[in-house]
Amino acid sequence: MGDSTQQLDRAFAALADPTRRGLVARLAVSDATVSELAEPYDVSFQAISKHVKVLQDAGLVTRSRDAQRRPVHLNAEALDSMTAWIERYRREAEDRYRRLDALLDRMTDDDQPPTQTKDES
Amino acid sequence: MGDSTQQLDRAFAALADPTRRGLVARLAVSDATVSELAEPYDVSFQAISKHVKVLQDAGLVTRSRDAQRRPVHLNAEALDSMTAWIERYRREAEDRYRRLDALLDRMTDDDQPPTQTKDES
DNA sequence: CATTTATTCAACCCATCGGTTGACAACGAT
DNA sequence: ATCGTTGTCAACCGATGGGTTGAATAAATG
Repeated sequence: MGDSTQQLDRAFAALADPTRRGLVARLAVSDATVSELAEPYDVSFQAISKHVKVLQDAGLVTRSRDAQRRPVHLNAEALDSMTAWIERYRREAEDRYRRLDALLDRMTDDDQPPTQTKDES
Repeated sequence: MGDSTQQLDRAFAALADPTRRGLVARLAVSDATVSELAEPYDVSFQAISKHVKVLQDAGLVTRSRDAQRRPVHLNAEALDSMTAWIERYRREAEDRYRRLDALLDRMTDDDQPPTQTKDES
C-alpha cells in the first residue's frame, strides 16, 4: 500500500473539520497569510496556524515565502485526487443500480428469465 | 448554518479511515452484511460493526432488514454532496488561476496596464 | 424451550485531536 | 542593536477515535 492511501487519509481528515473547510473556502478566493486567515475566527492565532499545518501535511495547501510573510496557497490538484476517489465508487454503484433497474424492467415487461451479462458473476 | 455542516463533518471523517474507504469500495460492488464485510479484515467483527455505524451516521450507507441479516447499502447521494462541496472550491480556485494567467499573458504581450474585469474587485 | 446465527451494546485502553498559553525564531524597520 | 511583526514550537488538557473483550439482543431453527 503506497502512501497515496495516507495522503487520502490526511486529506479527508483535513476536510472533516468545519474550520479547515472554511479556510479552504477562503483560500479559493485568494492566497492569504495565517494572520489574515485567523482574523474572522474566534480562536487563537496558533490554533489557525495548526489548522494550516494540517492542510499542508494533507497536501491541500502549499506555502511560499515573501519577507516575513508565508502566504498559504490552495492546491487544487489535491482536491482532484479526492473527487477522483469518490467519483470512482459513486459511478460504480450507480452503474450497478442502473443495471438492476434494467433487469427489473425486463422481468416485469415479460416473464422471461434475464440473460446473464458478463458483469454479474 | 444547518446540520449540513455536521453531515459533511461526519462524511469526510468517515472516509478519512482506510478501512472505511475499503468498505465503501466493497459496497460499490454490491450490498453486504457486516459479517461479509468483516471477512477480509484482520480486526474483530465488532470493530467492523462500529465502522459501519460510523458510515451510517455519516449518511454514507443505509441498512435494511432481512431476517437476522442487516444488509448494508451504499448511498451514492451522500457521495454526491461531498464532491459538490469539493468541486465548488476547486473550480473557484482554478477559475482564479485562469484569470491570473490571462492577466500575466496580457502584461507580457505588451506593457499596457491590464483592463479591470467585473470579477476582480 | 434451547440453540445457533447475526449483530449490537458496554466498558475499557491508549493514541490522536483541537484548543489553550508561553516561549522561541525569522525577518523588516527604526 | 532593538523593536514589532509574523509565525512556529512545546507542553499541557479534555474530548474523541479505533481497537479490544465480554455480555446482551433479535430472529430463524431444532
